[in-house]
Amino acid sequence: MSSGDISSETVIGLTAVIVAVTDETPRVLVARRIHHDLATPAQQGRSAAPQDRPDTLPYGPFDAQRHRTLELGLRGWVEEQTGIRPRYVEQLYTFGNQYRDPREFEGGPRVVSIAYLALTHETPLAGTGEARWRDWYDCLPWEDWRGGRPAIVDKIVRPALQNWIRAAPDRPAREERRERVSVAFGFDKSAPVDYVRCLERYELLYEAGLVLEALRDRLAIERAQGRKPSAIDSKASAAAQATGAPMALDNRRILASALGRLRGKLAYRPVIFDLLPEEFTLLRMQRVVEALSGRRLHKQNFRRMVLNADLVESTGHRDTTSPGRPAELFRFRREVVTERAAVGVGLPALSAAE
Amino acid sequence: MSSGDISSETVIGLTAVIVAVTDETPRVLVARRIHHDLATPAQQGRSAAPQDRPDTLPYGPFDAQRHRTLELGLRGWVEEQTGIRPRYVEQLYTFGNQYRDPREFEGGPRVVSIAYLALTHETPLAGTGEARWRDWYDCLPWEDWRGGRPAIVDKIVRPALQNWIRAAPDRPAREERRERVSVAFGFDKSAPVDYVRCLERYELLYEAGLVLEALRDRLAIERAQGRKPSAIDSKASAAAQATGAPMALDNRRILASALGRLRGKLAYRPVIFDLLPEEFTLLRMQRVVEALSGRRLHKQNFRRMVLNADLVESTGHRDTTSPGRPAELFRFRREVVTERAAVGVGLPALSAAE
DNA sequence: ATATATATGTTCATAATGAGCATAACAATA
DNA sequence: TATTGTTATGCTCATTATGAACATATATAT
Repeated sequence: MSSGDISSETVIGLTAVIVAVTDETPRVLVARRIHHDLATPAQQGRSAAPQDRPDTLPYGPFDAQRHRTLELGLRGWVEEQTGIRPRYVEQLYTFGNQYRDPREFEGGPRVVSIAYLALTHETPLAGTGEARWRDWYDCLPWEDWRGGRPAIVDKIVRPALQNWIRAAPDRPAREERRERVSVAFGFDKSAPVDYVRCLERYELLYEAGLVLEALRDRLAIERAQGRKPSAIDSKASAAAQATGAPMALDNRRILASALGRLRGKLAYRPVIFDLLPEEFTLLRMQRVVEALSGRRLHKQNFRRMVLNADLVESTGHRDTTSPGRPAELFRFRREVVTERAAVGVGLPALSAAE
Repeated sequence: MSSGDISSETVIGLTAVIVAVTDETPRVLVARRIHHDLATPAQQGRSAAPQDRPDTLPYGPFDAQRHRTLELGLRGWVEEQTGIRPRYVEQLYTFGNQYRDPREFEGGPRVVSIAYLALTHETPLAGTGEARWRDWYDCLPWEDWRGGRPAIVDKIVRPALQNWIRAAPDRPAREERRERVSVAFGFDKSAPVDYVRCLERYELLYEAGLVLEALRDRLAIERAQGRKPSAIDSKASAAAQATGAPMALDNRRILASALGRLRGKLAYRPVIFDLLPEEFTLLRMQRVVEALSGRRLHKQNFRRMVLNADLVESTGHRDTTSPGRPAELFRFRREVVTERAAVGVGLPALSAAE
């Protein structure tokens, strides 16, 4: 626990993306307080008001003394800090880029963070009260296509990325940028967006300077190297203001990575059921899938798919809370996992329907 | 670099699973030499002959001073040690279980290892000569179903796992074991094996004591705790001798994890092409997919799928080396990645054909 | 020429998918 | 009580994808 001024030191941390879905909004647990007084230099300078500070993901150091495995370490402090015992926990990715923690600039250690995805119900929060549930799409607004192609994509992201393509130093670089944009967002061609490539999209926006974190980091690096701050494209800067809520460190990248992983997993593992209550209607289930995948689904086909796959069985109960014909309540049929190889909700390849 | 006797110390390492496919065998790069004189206590005691020492995966410590990112760190020492510049590199998983490095028993630090998957051609090896290519299925023989259900599954794995199920302490535990076995290997039901669940299968064998590493670790822990070595089921022990080549540390677990990841990726990202030469016949491509997925595929359907998906284009050349009608040579159409969302070889759901 | 081995092309039945139309069961209201 | 709005549920149809078999083409070796 000694604070090192030898910058060769390397520290391992655990970061949690804790997910729940209420009605139609996917939520992640965030803390307003910068954990361990972690703040960007700019923020320390300005001593920003609490409401200006970007959110962080729940974070805890990994204590090799106390925990036999990484996952147990994560579960440990998550429960201590938030009272949550996630139903599902999965390791996401290990982030170790230089300067992902700005304290490195002042000789702080390199912090390598192992990110985990955790699924739960939305629960009343124990603990300090600094934690709260936040709409996932607040931070990644370009990922929500449920109402059709989001306005932000056409009005902000697309023109800004085209500027960025044009601004490439030479032709090969331009071509490479064009291809990456095309793959991630599917603009040019008739190809649909691949809703699973969330991380690629975020990284593109970051490189193009279209998220505030990119400007923040560029500035910090230049300052630390004693260089003059480079000019910032005013158009890009304005765009960066509009691309959703920034987060501390690389936490938004982690969020994007988690969303992509979860979207991918939906299709072949029965993870939705870890986000649903014991009994649920098929529409409720559909809404949760839609919330996470960010797309609308065809109601009858969704129904057919779920029933034909024997994913659920009727409980005999009905939901009478909504107007109209009461819906049947179902429960997850756990047996399916032993019956078939891939168990998931099988999202359609592209289209948006309803 | 100071060797710590404070066991709270934690060290980050990078482990590489470097894959190539020659003809019909998938290969991974292994080193016979135990890296950094790393050996299990048992091995140190017996001072095993070199050919008795289990292989290890290429490993290097992560030096935060020298490398901006984890991936660059990995690429760095991989090229230094082996001369290989992989065409594709992807982070796999971070392994941090207690005692994954047996030196912990003697006060050594907890070693958390970030594993990477790397794809390349099989290349003549530079460096010490300690490294060599090894058939992946030497270590995971139960994963190769190309010749139908492997003998080892029926003769050894299945009966041993059924013993293990019976040996559960109580009924719920027995039920849980039964379900896990069923999901991983698909014995009971008509369900096919899910060829992607390699890690689950390995972990099952490990828990059931059916791989030598499990016996090794159990012994080491008991010895370190001063307990009397527990009796080892002689049947299980015999089985463990027959379940393929053991590896040092948890390297076989990492191998299983890599195989599963790669199998999954095949279906929706064009990773095969990083294992193929510039020009190849469709049969060659099929053989590579089969080698990795561990299953035989229907030739005509594979052909149709690849061609209809516009994954490849003819080079106009032909392969005249084999008897019979010469095969057309194709190259990868890079453009497809911008044309469609999921680009891969779309393995069929189950069956084995030819 | 003939046998043999491989590559390539075609067809067919079946299953999965996307989309629309039709009906059923409730509540609120006229 | 009849009407209307709202949601759930069921059915059909065209299109496409998939698994499998059969048929043909082009080479080498004898």
